[in-house]
Amino acid sequence: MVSEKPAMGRRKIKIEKISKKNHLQVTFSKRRAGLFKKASELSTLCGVDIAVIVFSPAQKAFSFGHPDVDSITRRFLSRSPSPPSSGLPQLIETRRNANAHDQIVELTRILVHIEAEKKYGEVLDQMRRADRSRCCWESPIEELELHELEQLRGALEELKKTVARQVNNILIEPTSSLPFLAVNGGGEVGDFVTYTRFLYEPTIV
Amino acid sequence: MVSEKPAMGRRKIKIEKISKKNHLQVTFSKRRAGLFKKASELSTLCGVDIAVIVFSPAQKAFSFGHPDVDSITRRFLSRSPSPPSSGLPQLIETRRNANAHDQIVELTRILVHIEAEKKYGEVLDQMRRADRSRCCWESPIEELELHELEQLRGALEELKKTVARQVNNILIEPTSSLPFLAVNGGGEVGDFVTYTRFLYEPTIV
DNA sequence: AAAGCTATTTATAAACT
DNA sequence: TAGTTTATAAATAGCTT
Repeated sequence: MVSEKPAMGRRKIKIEKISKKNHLQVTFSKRRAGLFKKASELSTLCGVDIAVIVFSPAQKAFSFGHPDVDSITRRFLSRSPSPPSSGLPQLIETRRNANAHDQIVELTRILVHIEAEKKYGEVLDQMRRADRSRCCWESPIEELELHELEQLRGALEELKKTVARQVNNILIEPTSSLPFLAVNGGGEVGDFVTYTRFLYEPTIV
Repeated sequence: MVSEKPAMGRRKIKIEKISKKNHLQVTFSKRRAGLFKKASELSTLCGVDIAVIVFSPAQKAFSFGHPDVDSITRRFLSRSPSPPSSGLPQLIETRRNANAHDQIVELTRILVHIEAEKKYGEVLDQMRRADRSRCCWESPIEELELHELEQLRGALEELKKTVARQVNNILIEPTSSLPFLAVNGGGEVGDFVTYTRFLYEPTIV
């Protein structure tokens, strides 16, 4: 009556495969929930992205992800083995992947517009010069127009630079430890730290 | 000596983004280790496959996997409804809140430029008309220029709208309360059950 | 960014409903 | 198969240094 109180509350268990099948099912459900909760808390507390994928004993897939599993797994896979894609962007803040995609589409469209406008500006400028050397009317208003035109061109140039800078910033590869300036130079394996359960448990599986 | 010892041990904390950066870093490391350990235990206890991917605040990737992250993510993705994959690569990634502000600032600046250009466009257009009714040269090149000019104006208008929408998205999203569970969160989609942190925390971050 | 140290808060193994 | 309870095992927040 003294030594071992079987106790009613939690009991220590060895971390090894649970034999009783129904018991295993219960533990799986409970711990899976606990794991997802932990992941959720970590994501919130530190404002980081997390993906957790668990296949049940019956091969059913359970997952947790912030902002979502797909974007994270893609980001992970795209960086690990294969060299990062082009200087093409990886990008923007948002808690929703769908919108992130929309954003990059929009920004890309903007860039296209900017380029188009630059060309327009050049064309206009050329035509202006042609007209100018063509004679007649040397009216002040014409001068003003030329002036305005050049201002427009300058504005467009500035705009393009601004947007380019913006896009550049937004589409930066979050590879290095530099807050927002990682460049996708060469995929560094060192940026990947992968743990396996063997680090926690010596038991072979 | 009795009342409130701030206590030395663990104190309850609210699950919300940690403000102090160094504190956040410590918490990230500790909880990440804890999360991986939990994943490891679940994997062992129930003999199931698990993958956990975490991107640190500095966008460094940490992962835990049994038997390995890649095989699990592939298995997961292959079963998922394949993403549409637009012309643009999967360069959609997430940035952190801090950058949202910068983005807004930049985009706002762009908007200002757009407005300025729009004015230029209008002025030019008016001058063009004035010139036109003013005489001489009814050359085709002039027609072309007018045409181009109007195209430019249209492009600018479109650009402005696009940017406005973009800014709108960025400004609105962070405060939106619509969870992105839409994808397949929280519910069951075939053999997929995806949870998101919103299931645990009602607060949007 | 790394290790210990508590004092508490959490997570849970089993039993129970 | 899933909640509730209980008593205990674990995880960890805030400090050291």
